[in-house]
Amino acid sequence: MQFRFKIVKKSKKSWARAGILETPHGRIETPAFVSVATQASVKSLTPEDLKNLGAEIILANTYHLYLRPGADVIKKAGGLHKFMNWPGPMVTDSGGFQVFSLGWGKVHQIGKIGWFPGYEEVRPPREVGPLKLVKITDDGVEFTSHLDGSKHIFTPEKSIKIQEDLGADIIFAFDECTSPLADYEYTKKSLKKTHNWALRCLKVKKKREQALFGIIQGGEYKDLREESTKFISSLPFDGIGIGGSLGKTQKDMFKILKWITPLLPEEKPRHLLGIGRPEDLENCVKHGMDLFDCVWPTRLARRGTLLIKNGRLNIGNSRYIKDFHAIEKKCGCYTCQNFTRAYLSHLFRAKELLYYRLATIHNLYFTLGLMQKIRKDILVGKL
RNA sequence: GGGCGGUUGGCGGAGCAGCUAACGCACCACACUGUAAAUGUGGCGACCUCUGGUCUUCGGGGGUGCAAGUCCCUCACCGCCCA
Repeated sequence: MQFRFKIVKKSKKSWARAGILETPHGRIETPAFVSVATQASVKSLTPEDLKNLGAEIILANTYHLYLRPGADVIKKAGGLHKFMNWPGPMVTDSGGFQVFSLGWGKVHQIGKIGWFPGYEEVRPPREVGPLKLVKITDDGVEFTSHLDGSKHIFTPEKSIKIQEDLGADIIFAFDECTSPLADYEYTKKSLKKTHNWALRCLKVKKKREQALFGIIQGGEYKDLREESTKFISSLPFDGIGIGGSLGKTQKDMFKILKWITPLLPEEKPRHLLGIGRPEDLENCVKHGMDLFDCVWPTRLARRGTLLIKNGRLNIGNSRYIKDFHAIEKKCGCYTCQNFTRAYLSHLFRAKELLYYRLATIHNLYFTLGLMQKIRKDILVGKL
């Protein structure tokens, strides 16, 4: 099966669409949530767990797997699918997010949407700043490994080469994910670089069976977002990623998507990188997004926050010690069908490994179920 | 009976005259959006007019000193050794 994207239904009420994405390792229904398996593992889960949860597609990370165990190891294993025994569709991120997370993100202790009072005046310098683990040049990025301090140069060419060795169905162009703190000048310069890198990625990509997605940057600046959308859309990418800073609040994110979506080619799948809180997903779909990947459900699960219909439940709170109900009464997940909050509370406090699995199962089930509902709503014309 | 060592907040454990009784664990909250993350931040004696302030506390009692968890005396308890 070759890579193909087909729109099944377009909403009349919004930019939402339901589609089918075909890849060499199977087809998925969109809109879809891509579970994050950074180091070739959705933390605490087996591929079988994922299948039981209804996960159709996962995302692994070039940077992490390049550092450990090494792209050569995975290539020798027969590719990522075989290496981790995941037979379904798979995406790899290019390492572009690490340019941010190990760079400005680490220095300013900020996430890609985050914002804290007092940060208004903190702005990265125009040129390469005092970043600890990342050195950005026009040619590429020198990473200082967060594992052992060794130096590694990533260029667009190298990222693509690694991603070809890993062998995911969808790969991403190497980019610089910009920080919510990046000012206009920095973002503009960075954008030029990312666009140049996008061309270089297209040029060196050889494997036909892999789809390559370009990434739109431009931060929270309208003209830059529009410029980037037009530029990336004009290139022969198989799909479009929307990356970078999406502002400081959820409101900003929707504002930015409103600039972008009307300029996107309709026939290509759109992947909104790194977004995936339950309260974001439906609205992003309405803004024309097809694919989402996010550590939210899995990370929060591990840290004691369980997703429920009306928000969140922090299983670490003392009130759950003797709460013998399921996390959520009507939830159909394995965890809710078989275990109580009291038990999860105990496992969490005792740091029992089973906690991580049960909690992750619940949060992923919740998120994947939400996406299924959203898709259904598009198909019946409700959304 | 004698000698030596010890007793610090729920637990472990620094401090051995002077400034906020360090630090860890446990506990109580909060945060987290292309995973540096089973992580991070704050709180954890009491009270109040709570962005601050007042008082209290290092086994009990007494003493010396401007100042004591810290030095001295004494009692209690714990441990080890001797008889």
